[in-house]
Amino acid sequence: MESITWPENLLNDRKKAIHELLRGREFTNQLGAMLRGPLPAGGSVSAEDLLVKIMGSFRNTISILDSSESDEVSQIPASSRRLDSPCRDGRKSEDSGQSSKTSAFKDRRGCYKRRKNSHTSTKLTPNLIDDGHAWRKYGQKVILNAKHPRNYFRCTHKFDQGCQATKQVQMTEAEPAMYKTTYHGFHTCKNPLKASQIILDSTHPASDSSYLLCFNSDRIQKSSDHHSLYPHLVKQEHKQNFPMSDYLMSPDLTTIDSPGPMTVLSPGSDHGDVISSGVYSCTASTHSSFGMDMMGSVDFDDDVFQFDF
DNA sequence: TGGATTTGACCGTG
DNA sequence: CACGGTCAAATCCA
Repeated sequence: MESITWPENLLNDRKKAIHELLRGREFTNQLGAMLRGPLPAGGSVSAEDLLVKIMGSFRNTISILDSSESDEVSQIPASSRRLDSPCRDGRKSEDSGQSSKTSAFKDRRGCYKRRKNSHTSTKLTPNLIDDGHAWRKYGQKVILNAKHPRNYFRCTHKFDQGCQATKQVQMTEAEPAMYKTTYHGFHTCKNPLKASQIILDSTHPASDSSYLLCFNSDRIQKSSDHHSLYPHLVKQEHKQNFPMSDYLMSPDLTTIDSPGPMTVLSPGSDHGDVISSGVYSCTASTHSSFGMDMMGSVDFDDDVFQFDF
């Protein structure tokens, strides 16, 4: 019988995805136990924490599988294109210890695949802002018909944690000058910031925070009755190309996660949530001392919704 | 000295 | 073939 041989990086991604799913299952079990039984006195983990962890686990898994899929696609033509192709994800061979830092490395140049279907979001800000992630600049390019060069950044944890997030920053020609930041992909690295910190930061207009929003099922909604961290109101300000009757925004738009491109995950059609492209505003209030207002446009692609500010 | 940035070269895509 | 995204050696800097 033939056995499937996985490329090393795909094998690693598969292991990571399985690990993330196992984590998610564990957190779900904990949440289930919390919902069934009496809350443990002085428990250190709240249902809210577990919910965030579960969603983070799903998000990481999706990101891993998403990047694996594109890697797999890009490797097929690469391997058939050139035998002994040195292309390898992560460029780990830098520490191969060999002194072949000349031709072998030059052969590796251009071994990438342009992102065609990765998730992107674009933001326009009056100044350069800190979005809470560690970025490392890896390139700068003069763009045709653009007055200012475009700067390319990748996540600092690209190699140590395999984070595939990148962003491009370009100053616009408009007056006053604005910075257009385009994010590609999701952060799969561990973020040092806590959700609460990000929310607090978001009260500042210049903050570059963005959030992962998820629509809850009824079950999770019940579980959050006594933990109302969630935004409680989502309304559509105006729509593009859709009549008002075409949409219904679920009021239980929830959960806040790491900074980066804002993404809204739908729970599936059986929950009756229908979302249309358009511009939405979102007001979030909590039992704690802060609240936030957000507004942006929603683009949807299958079950993943991109929320651009 | 190690990590970050700069910058010219390389290469895939349209 | 032009353009844009990425690579990687050289350079900078704390």
